[in-house]
Amino acid sequence: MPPALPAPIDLETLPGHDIRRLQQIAVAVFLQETEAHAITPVQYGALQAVANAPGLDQRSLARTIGFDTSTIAGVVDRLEARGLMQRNASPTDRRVRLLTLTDAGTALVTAVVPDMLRAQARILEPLAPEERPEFLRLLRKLVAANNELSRAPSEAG
Amino acid sequence: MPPALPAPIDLETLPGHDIRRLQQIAVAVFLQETEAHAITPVQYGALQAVANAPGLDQRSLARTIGFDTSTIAGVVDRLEARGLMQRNASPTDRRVRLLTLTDAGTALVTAVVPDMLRAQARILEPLAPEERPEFLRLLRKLVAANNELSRAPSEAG
DNA sequence: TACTGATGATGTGTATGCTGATGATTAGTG
DNA sequence: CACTAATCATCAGCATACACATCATCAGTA
Repeated sequence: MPPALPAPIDLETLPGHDIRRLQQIAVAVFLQETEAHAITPVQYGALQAVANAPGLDQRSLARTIGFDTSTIAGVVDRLEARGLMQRNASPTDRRVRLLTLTDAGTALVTAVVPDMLRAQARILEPLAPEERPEFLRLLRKLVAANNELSRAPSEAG
Repeated sequence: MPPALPAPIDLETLPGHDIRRLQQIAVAVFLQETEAHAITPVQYGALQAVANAPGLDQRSLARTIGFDTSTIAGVVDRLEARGLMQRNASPTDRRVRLLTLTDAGTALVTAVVPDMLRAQARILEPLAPEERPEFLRLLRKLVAANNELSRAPSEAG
């Protein structure tokens, strides 16, 4: 006899499902608005973090933007191949590679920012203006409180 | 002369960044709570959707849970290799592959559900009880309104 | 100073995800 | 019925992501 059918569960009611869908949507909107620059959200994050703190090492970059050190290698590889970022050996610790933007990288970050901000606004647009700060407050509360649960917790959190 | 430094932007203030972090956290919590079953959120979603509607075709599955038909192939490949799901040719349309769960797949869904529900609760736990429905309401409003923006919009929306 | 443990970066393997292209098949049209 | 459109599934290519392992290097200690 086959096992009894499990109770049907509407996936739309599961927070995790909705969170995944919103992330998909946020990425799609970002890619649309920044299309001219051929950049991904993660690549923008890496560039902006290095622009904020030139000479950052890769481990600190990982903790700043919240992802794995394994993933960083590939991201920086691609940014370096496009001539946007540089890896330089640290003079004081030869294990460490310090990151800086090239002039092209700096110029690209400056150019992307308005498009990126438009993407952020578009994502929240369906909410009533007074709902937006409330949503962001709850979103940040969840991220801050659960920060340590993911493998790559964010430093600034 | 190098280009002027772009204005520093705190990534933590960007909705897209926080959404990505929450998605990372949600996946990590899901994997922790369902560890015994060695299943991913997407795999659970696919299994549950087929449990809800046996005989679903892959395109409909994609629209139900909101991801790309390209991605489906790999997900179903892995579930099929583990003996949890079956692909059968449709008798009425030879392009279509109809999906059903094996007995093992049905049993696994039944067993995972309590762990999955615990993961959902843990994700929202940092919010005050009265904040949780409000967060979910805003989250779902964003997903529903922006649904068509991603390549793989959800049917049930 | 040799040894041990910790640390930074990278490589391997697996699993999403999306774009664009392809092959098989079906449906719609003249 | 031949021709064209559309549809379903898949594949190739690229880019995240994470666990685990490895290598080089550094720090602390006996």
